[in-house]
Amino acid sequence: MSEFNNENENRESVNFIQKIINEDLAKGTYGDRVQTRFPPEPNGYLHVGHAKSICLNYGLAKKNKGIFNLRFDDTNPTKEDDSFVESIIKDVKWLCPEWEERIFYASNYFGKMYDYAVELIKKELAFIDDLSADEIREYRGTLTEPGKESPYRNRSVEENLNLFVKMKNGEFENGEKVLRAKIDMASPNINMRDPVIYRILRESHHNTGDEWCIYPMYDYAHPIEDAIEGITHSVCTLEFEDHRPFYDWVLSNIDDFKDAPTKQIEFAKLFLSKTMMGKRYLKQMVEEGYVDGWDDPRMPTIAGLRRRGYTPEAIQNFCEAIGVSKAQSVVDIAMLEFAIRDDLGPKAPRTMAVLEPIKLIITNYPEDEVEYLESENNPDNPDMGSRMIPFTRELYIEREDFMEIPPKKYFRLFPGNEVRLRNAYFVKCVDFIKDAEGNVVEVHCTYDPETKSGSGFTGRKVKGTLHWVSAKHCVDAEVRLYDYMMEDQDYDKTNFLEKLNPKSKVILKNCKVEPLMKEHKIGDRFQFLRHGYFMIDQDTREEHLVFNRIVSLKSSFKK
RNA sequence: UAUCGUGUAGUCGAAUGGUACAGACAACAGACUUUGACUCUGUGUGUUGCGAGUUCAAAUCUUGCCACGAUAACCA
Repeated sequence: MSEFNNENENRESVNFIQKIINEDLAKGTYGDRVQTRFPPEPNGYLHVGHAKSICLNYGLAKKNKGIFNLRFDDTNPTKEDDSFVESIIKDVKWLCPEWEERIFYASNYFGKMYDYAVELIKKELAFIDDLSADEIREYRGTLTEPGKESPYRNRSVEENLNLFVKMKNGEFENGEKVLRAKIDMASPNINMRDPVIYRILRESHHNTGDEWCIYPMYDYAHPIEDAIEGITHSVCTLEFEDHRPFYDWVLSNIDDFKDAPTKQIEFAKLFLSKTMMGKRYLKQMVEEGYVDGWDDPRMPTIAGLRRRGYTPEAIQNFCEAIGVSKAQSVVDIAMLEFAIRDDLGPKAPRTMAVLEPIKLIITNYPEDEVEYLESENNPDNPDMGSRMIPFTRELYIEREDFMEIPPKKYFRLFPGNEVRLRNAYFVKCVDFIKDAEGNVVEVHCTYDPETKSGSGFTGRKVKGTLHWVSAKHCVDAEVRLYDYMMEDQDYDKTNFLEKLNPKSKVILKNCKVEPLMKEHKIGDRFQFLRHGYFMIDQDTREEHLVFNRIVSLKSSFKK
C-alpha cells in the first residue's frame, strides 16, 4: 500500500488534447501512433500565437513518441510567396532546434486531390456549378434562412466529369465555373451548404508554377492533406469548429480514407494583453512604416522576439505555462516577460552599463591610478567566472542615481550620503557642480580605502549600491529601449494606428559600457544591472555597440 | 435572428459525480541582499455567469436564461 504514496506528488496537469490522445492510445483508435502538424499558409510571418500552436503540436508529438510535420497549406497562389516559406522554416527551426525538419507542401498533393474530386463526382457527391460568385452567395441563404439549390446541381455524372476535365485544362475563365460538394442547402451549418471545393485561378504558384489553373479550397484540401500524411490529431484553432463536419464528410466519402484516420481538435488561439496579434494589422504596421519591418523588436512576430533577444527556451516555457483550453482568453504579457527573465537569469552575465551618464569624481583618489577590480559574471552562477574591471578617479554613474534633494526612502547618492560602488569602494558625496541651466554635471565624492570590495569590511553599512564605469576606459554604446505599442489589445481596430504609443522605441545614444563588452558578439545577452536584460543587436558597428533591451527588471522603487 | 462553442480568484489554468482551485503570472507584506533585482517566506471564503432538475453528493450530468466568441470568401 505505502509504496503508492508518492503517486499523487508531482502530478502534472494534462491538457484536454493530451487526454483525448490518452484515450485514443488506450483504445487503439490509431494504433499506437500519434502524429501532429503545424499547417501555416505562407502568406506572412509567424507570431507568438503561432508559436503556441507549434509548441503545442510539436510537444504533443514529442511527449507521445510521435511525429510532427510542418506543412505549408499553400492552396491559394494569390496570397502566397516563397519568402514567407523561408521565414516560416527559419522560425520553426529556431523554435524547435531538435525537430527532424519534416517539411511538406499541400501543393504536392494537388494530383491526388484532383483524383479524389473525380471520385466524389462519380459518386454524385460533387457537381460543377456555373453560378457566379455573387449568385452562389445569394443562393447560400443566411445565418437564419436556409439556402436554395443551384439549378446546375443535378447535372449528370458524365457532364460533370467532362466539365471538370475542361476546368483543369484551362478551357474556362477565372470564376466561370466551380466544383461544389453536394450536401444540404438547408443545413444550419453554412459550411455544409454545398461548399465550393475547387475554383479556377490562373495564377502562378510558388511551388507548382503554372501546372495548375484550378486549386482546391482549404476545407476540401485540409482533411486530405492530414490523411495522406497520416496525421492522427489535427489540432487547429476554434474558428474551424464549424468546419469539422465537412472535414469528416470529406474523409468518410473518399474510399481511401473511409476508416477515419484522423480527427480535428480545436483550441483557443492566443491573445496577449497590450499586443496586436492580427496578421492583417501587423502587415499594415509594417507596410505603412509604423515599425521597421516584420522583425522589428516591438513586433510580436517570432522574428521580432528573436531580434529583441528572446530565446527559444523562453518562448517554449511560456507556451507551456499558458496552458491550452477552449476558453477564449487574454494572457497577461507579464507572463511572456517572466519567461525570458526566468530563462536569462542564470544564463546572462551581469555587467555594468550606464545608460544616462553623469560624471562622478573621487577627489581623494590618485589622478593617474588604475586599479583592476574583480567582478563576478553572475553571482547566481559561479561557473560563469569573473572578470577584471578598471577603476579610476573619474567614473560615470547613472544620472538617476544622484539627487540633489532626495525623496523619502531614496538610498542612492545625495549630498552627505554614502553608497557602495559595486565591486569597489564606499563613496560619500561631498559636492556637486551644476551648469548654467541648473543641471547637475558632476558629482564629487571621497572614497574610503578600507571599504574595498571583498576586504571583509563590516564597520558600517550602506543602503545603496551603484553601478559605474571608468570614464577613461569605457566604450560608447547606443541602447534601444522598447515599450508596448498599445495600452490594451481591446481597442478600436479601425483607427488603432493613431493610438500606437509614439514612445514605443526610445534610443539612448550616449551610453557607456564596460570596456570588455567590445569583445562580445552580436546576439550575446547581458543583464545590465538594474536596467534589465539586453542583447547586442545585428546592426552593431565596430566603434559603436548597439543593444536592444529584451526586458526590464521589476522595479519597486517609485519616484 | 440560426447553429456551434465557451463562462472556475486580477490573469492564464487544475480539479475519476465526492472536502472547489494544484501550478504559474500579477499584486501586496516580510526576510535577505555588493543595486530596490534575484532568492526565500507569507497573504485568496468565492452563491465555479444566473436559476431549476437528476443524485446521498453537481464546477462536472440535464434543462432554461444571460454574457461573450465563431460562422453567411471562388481566403486559410
